[in-house]
Amino acid sequence: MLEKTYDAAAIEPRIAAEWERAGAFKAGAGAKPDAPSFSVVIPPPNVTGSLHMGHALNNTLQDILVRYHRMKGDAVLWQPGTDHAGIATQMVVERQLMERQQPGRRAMGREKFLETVWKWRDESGGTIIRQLKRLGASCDWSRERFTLGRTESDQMSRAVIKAFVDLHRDGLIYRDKRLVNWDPKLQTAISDLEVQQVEVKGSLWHFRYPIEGEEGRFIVVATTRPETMLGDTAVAVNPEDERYADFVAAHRAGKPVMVRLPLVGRLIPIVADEYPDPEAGSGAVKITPAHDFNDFEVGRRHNLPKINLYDAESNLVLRANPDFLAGLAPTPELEATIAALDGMDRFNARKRVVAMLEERGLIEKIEPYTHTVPHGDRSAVPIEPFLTDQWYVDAKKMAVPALAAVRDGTTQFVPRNWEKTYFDWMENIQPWCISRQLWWGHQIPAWYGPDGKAFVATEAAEAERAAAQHYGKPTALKRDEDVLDTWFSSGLWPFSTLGWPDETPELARYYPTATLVTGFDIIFFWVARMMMMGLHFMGEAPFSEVYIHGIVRDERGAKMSKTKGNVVDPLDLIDEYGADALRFTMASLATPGRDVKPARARIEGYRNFATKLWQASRFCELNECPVGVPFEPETAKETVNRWILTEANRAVAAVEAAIGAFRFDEAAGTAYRFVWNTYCDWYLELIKPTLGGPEGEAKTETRRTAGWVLGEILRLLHPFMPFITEEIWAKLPPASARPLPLLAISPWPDSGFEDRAAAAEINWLIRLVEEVRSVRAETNIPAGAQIPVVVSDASAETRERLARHQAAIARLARVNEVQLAKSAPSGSAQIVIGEAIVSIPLAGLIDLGAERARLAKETDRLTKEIGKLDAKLGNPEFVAKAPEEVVEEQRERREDAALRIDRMQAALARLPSS
RNA sequence: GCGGGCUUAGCUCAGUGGUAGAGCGUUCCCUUGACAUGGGAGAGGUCAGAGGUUCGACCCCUCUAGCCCGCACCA
Repeated sequence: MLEKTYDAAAIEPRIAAEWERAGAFKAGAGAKPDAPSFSVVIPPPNVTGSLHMGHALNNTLQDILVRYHRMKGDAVLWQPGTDHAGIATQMVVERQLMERQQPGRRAMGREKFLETVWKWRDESGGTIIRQLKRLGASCDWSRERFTLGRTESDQMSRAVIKAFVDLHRDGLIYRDKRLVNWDPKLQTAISDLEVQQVEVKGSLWHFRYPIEGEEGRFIVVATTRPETMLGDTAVAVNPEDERYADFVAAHRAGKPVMVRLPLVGRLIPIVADEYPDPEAGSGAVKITPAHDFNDFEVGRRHNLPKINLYDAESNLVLRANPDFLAGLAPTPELEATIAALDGMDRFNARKRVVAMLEERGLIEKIEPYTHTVPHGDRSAVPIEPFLTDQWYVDAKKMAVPALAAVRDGTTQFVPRNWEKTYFDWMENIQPWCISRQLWWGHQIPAWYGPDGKAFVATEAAEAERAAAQHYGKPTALKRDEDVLDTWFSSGLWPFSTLGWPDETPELARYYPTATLVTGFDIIFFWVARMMMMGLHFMGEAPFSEVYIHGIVRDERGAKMSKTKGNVVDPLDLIDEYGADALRFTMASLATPGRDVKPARARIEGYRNFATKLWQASRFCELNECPVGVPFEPETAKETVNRWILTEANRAVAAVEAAIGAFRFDEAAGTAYRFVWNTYCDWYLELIKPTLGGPEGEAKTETRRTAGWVLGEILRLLHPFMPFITEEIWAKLPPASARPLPLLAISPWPDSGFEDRAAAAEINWLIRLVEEVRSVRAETNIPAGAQIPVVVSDASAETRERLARHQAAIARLARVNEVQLAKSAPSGSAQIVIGEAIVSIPLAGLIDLGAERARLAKETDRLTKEIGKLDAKLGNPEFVAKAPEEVVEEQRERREDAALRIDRMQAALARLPSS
């Protein structure tokens, strides 16, 4: 016997354990022979992470798809795992070391540090996996993968090494000295995508740079980063800029005008270049090629020296910096500058440089200035463009097939608009910097000879062989210390998790995957890279569909963030309302192209829905309705039963269509309405008289129908609410007699049953009951009072229906007597149902004033409608141009309205005047 | 600056070239044997504004206003 109420907290863990014990989620579990495969790779959550609302949404949607396909009998694999998250993980462990006052990473050394990180991962890395299980995610947990292998011979590491080596061999990975986004706090390069533009209120400093040989003449340059002036190697002006025509001419003549760089004394040229915007500021720009991306390009065009001013922590290096000192006379000014600034960090250096220029009267003005400054997304400190050697992927080449696959529809974005975002990025893609100056990650498989030549190989021995050949003798090599960007390994996820580079049966069966479900925030980070890698290594795009869902926001629409303190923990919601309620909420809110704002009231509503389902199940149990046993809908004779069987089939078809179109909201809504508004509100109410009546064929059939439809409901809802449905399935008799013990691997409903006549009849009945109830309420008939009704003008069909459903009408409309009459009795409230009139005689029950008001209101509404319809039908163009059936429909509606008005008027006339 | 999205009931959101819908909230009634985490009945909307296309526009097009989100960016 089901408990009086559903206790999610007690039941969910038990159900989860049963799924696990039965291996219900193992790849291919429950699949029909020769079934098509349906595989999904989880967007691997960060090992350092814990479940947030975004994960709850993302994984709910995946689970709905996966459970649905599993029930359809497909060979399903939902591949789980986590991401080693290089920077984030290393930060977590370093912070922990600091808190415990243990030696830091560098003091500890690489090997020891990595041991510590692995230890941390083994202890804490499983958190999010456990949380996903609480959500009900039906991944094949036995296949859990991690983007980083414990040793380089582990398959996940072999995959990365092979990918690197192959791409290098194919010329798609190369080493280059370029400006990178340098994070001075984490002391590593990061990719463009890991840079966040932050609006900062700063200043714009205008400096006077003295023109050499023209005493008292200056050129004014403006900058937001004064400290970089130490590395200036030119001033640029636009060739079109009239103000600087003489400088431009000098430059063109090959004898550029020189500027004496203050504080440093370096002579630097004024060059003409398209880059400066004559409209902006003074039109002259100081050029620091080693510390600015635009200046780097200008420097390249004019062959300017690049003076790197910083060490890895962005402290100024002046005295021990040959590039800086090159060509400088050892003046007292230079010495003073070095003494004042050498070793200083960039922020203090800025203040000091400004002060020093101020003293010399070289500051024209300082304007308050708001601009965007790039920050590291992990460290939150300003990024410093920094000149270093790094490894790059030639993303532009790899993007070509990745673009084509989406263009030709091999891979489709849902909603389609996201294609544009994907195209825009892919078409303007920059070289992808993949080396990171970290320890936690895949160490780059490159070894350097004494002259710096790189040998890329899958292992040291191979590199050494290549080196021996190259140098003509065995040569000691040094391995690259850096590791690869985590996304490099994530890009291989759809096939590395299936065993690649080994040729496994899983790889053959489950690649390419079917659908990728993810948020738009990682289209670039992850989706694009998987497309590139998948096409390159597997020759096929990794998925046929990419379903992009929205971002979860708080109830007011703000993005959830720890700093705002508006983060809602999905685990709290699960504790409070149950995982099923949270999941159903997520599904209901997952409308395409829209962000998700889960309101507590909404979750509560779906918790109530779970309760409703539970109560309906108790009802079936109490009434001995068998669930999950074979039943042929065609054998049903009772109209209500044929009706609910029809409606159930329609609901299943609608849910199926919605899931197929990724309309999770519609799927959830359809299921919700069918269960609550059709099955509970009407079907169970309609069959109560039968179930409470004498034993017999009708009662037996009704029990079996009610139980069978409940079974269909459990299956229908299972992808959305797996726990409660599984629990009811397990508890309701005859549970032990079923061939398949678990709902999770039971077949998806598919009756195909349809009886339109039965549907029409019951819909008539429902309308009758609703109308009577409505009149009762509006004319203030006491809710408990039993009333008689008189039906006039009834057709034979209506009379039959009345007889067939007398018990239901009596119960649902509180009608104690149905009389048939030739005409409506006077002094009664009247309802028009089709051709018939249902009258509720006064008998002192009806509030006459209320009834008059009701009729007047209804008449008014109908009159307005007729007015509108007449205007339409009176328009000759409408009649001429609108489709036949539309015109016909309007005519019918007009006739119907006119008929109803007549009846209302007649009823009004029959009311006694007070 | 470029691109995308949004504006429909008090709130959160569906929606279709031809009667404007749901959930929550709200009002009234109901301790009826599955369920008060419930049942029944209501109220509530110039579909942001202005033009255009059309027989007909909430829907298609243009503009305007407001809000949101990406991407890029000026020293």
